[in-house]
Amino acid sequence: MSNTDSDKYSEENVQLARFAKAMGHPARLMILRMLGGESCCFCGDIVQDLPIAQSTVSQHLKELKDVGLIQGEINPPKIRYCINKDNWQIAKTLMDDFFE
Amino acid sequence: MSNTDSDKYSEENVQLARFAKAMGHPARLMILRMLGGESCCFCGDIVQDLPIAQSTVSQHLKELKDVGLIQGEINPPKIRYCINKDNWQIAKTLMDDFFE
DNA sequence: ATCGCATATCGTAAATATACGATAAAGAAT
DNA sequence: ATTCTTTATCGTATATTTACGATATGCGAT
Repeated sequence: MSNTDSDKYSEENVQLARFAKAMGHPARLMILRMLGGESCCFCGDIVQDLPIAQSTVSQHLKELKDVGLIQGEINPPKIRYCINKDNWQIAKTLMDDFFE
Repeated sequence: MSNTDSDKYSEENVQLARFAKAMGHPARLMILRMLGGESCCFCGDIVQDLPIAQSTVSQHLKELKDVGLIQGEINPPKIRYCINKDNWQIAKTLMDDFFE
């Protein structure tokens, strides 16, 4: 997936593909489920729950943040991650429409 | 995503991640949309609609077939691709549950 | 000023994904 | 038997992903 996808594909497909791709790894799904609903989590809690190294978790968090599905608020010395509800809703709607 | 994911992650997350990953490219979303509803398509129709080479389309079709979202029936000399409704329903349900 | 904690980033290795052109394969039609 | 059409597969190049350990950063506490 290159950065010229928007030349070739509709904005809707590019956007949905970005969300789907972000969901395309079990670790990231686990993170998203942990943050689902109202609950936010500290990064450390997530690291504890996932069977991978801290640096790898941080990478996954960054990907989810880049695609807009989560956001982190600093709460020194911890960082609290939450779902980004606006984008979550956009992703949900795109998915719902996709599956009819 | 390795083949030992099921050691580390729940079956549900592994399965949903596989579907999401398959949806994680605009070309594959286009294909799935073309096949949506009742309509099946010949491979050639898909190749014509996508802005990529025939061999690349064939690769994408294979990925979608491998993950179970589509199936192809031979109709010489063409091949007619359709949504695999059972797995489509499974994917839809997993997605719906995921997004609450 | 230094230490400790929580998290991000760097460097890197290995695996996977994306794309293409060329070629193979299967079967219908001549 | 040869040719044509359609699709899959091969070979290959490049880019991206995933993972880890090591190191850096930010900041509160000592």
